[in-house]
This record gives sequence, structure tokens and C-alpha cells, in this order.
Amino acid sequence: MEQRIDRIKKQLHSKSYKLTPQREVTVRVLLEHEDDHLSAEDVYMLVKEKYPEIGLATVYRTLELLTELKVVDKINFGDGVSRYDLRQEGAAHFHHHLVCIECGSVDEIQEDLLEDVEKIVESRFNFEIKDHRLTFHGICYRCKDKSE
Amino acid sequence: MEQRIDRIKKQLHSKSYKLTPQREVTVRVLLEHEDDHLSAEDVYMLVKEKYPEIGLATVYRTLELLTELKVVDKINFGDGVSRYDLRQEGAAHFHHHLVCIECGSVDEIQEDLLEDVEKIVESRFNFEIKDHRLTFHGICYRCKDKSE
DNA sequence: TTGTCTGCAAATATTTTGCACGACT
DNA sequence: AGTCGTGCAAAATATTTGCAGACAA
Repeated sequence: MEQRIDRIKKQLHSKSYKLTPQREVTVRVLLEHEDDHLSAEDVYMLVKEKYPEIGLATVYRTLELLTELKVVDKINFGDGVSRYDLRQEGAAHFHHHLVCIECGSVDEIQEDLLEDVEKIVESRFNFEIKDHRLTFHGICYRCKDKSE
Repeated sequence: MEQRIDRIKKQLHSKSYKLTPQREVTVRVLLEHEDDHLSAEDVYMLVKEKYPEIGLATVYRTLELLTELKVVDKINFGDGVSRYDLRQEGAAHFHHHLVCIECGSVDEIQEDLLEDVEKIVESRFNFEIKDHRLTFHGICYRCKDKSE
């Protein structure tokens, strides 16, 4: 935890940004909820518990900053809100998501799985892939078990 | 064109909805801009040219209806707006997108390409896939040619 | 002191909703 | 008459921006 914060601090410094208390609390909240997919409002409320004076705009600005640094990815599952998802350190590619249309749960897939597909796309469409977003919508294992 | 409108009309009727003039104009606009990825506001302005009395709310309600019928898919490329993309008639799966981070263009890939990946996901995660969203971000062939 | 960062409030942007009226059956 | 659909205006939601003051180098 401390080490990851330290590395993020260095990333900020390398672009002449500071790890202010507000930013640090925000990063801690994200690390503590690594498996969730928090909206800006979610993050704001969790940060408020530890640092009540913070403003919503600061949270937005921090999340934007972290997105720029590729510490988090801004994702969108089709409800009206942006969500912020910590990138795995050192992961070459952004992970995928399984969204359950029954219960709304969101699970993550860390495996890449797209290597072959990307090769085809790059050669067939002469498109140089820098990043990807892949989401499957369907029924999760929990809901499948429930309905049996 | 007329045949596609006719089929959409039948789809509406099968759920007790009517193809009102406003809805028909909206569908025509979507068909005429099949390759684009129009926002609700875009659609509104194009519909207004043919039917100036229409209200923005009606366009939103129509797009929602068409989404429910799976005539269009509501997509989101990470800018703040939802875009509406006509589904290929009879296509088993939603098509994929190539978003250029240089020029902002959005191209479509009609090939599925995900069959193998989906098999793995279904068995490994016991997740029943109903739909998917796949977007690649990178440099399109136009921008690559330009910079050479 | 200089520039960065923050909180607050106001502004903006997008989408949704309430409601009275109109069209069609 | 009854239902569905519409336009308008207002509301709701999500996000961004302006600005004056706080803070650290």
C-alpha cells in the first residue's frame, strides 16, 4: 500500500504535480476499493469520511489527473456515470469486465485474451492499437446458480 | 430503405407502439447516417431539418424506444455523450469500433472476431454472454499514412 | 513571491420528467 | 371516452469552470 502510494507520488512529481493530502486520501480510497468500480460521487463520499473539508471539484480534478497518469482508467458502463478503475501496475493492457444484466455486478477479467484479435485488427485494418475496452453483458455465475 | 422502415414499423407494432411521423423521420435520419455515430443532439438537429416542430424530448424518447427494440445500440466513447448506432439487421452480435486518438474518427468492424474469446469466458467464468462491447483506441490508417 | 492547489459557488451539458393538449380508435 | 404520443418547460444529474484565498518551495 505505502509502496504503491510512493510510486504514484513519484509519477506525480515527474510531471511536476504534488501529492497533496487531498490527493493522497483520494488515492488511498481507490486502493482500498480496488475491486469496486466507484463513480466520482462514490469516491467523494468515501474521501469525505477521512477528510471532510474536501470539495467535489477537487475529487474530479484528482481523478482527471490520475487518468492522465494512467493510474486509473475512466470507464463507462452505460449508466450515466463515469467510473474509475485502478490499473494493475505494470499491466500491458487494461482488463476486461463482466457486467451482469440481472444483478448489476461487475467482475473483472485480468487475462488479456485479445492478443490474437488485436493482431488481426492491426494487420487487416492497418490500425495501431494503443488500448482497448472490452465488456461482456450477460448473466453472472451467482445469478445463474440462483435461478437453477 | 423503405423495406427497413417497414420492418421497424412491424417491430414497433408487435410491442403496441406506433410509427408516428416523428418516429419515422428519426429512423430515416439514422438510416441515412448509418456510418456515423450520432449523439441525441446530432439526431435532433438533423430531424429538425425535416420536421422543425419536433422537440428534443421526443427524440430522446424515440431513441430509447429504438434501443429497447434493439434497432439501435446506445454507445459511449468516453466523451460525455451517448451515441446511437444502428444495429446490422440480423447480426448476431454488436459490431466493434476503432477510435482514433489522433483525429477522433470512429470506424466499424463488422467481423465478430470474439467467438473464441467468448467461449473461454463462458466456460472459465461461468458467465452467460448476451452482448458485448469492444472498442480499440489507437492510430487509424489515415493518420498513420499522414505521419509517414 | 511565485506558482500550485483548494473549496465554494456558479455555470454548463446532458438527459429525464410532468403536464396539458392533440391525434387516432 | 380512452390510450398513446407530443411539445414545452422545468427538473434532475453529472461534470466543469472561475475565482479568491491557502499553502509550500
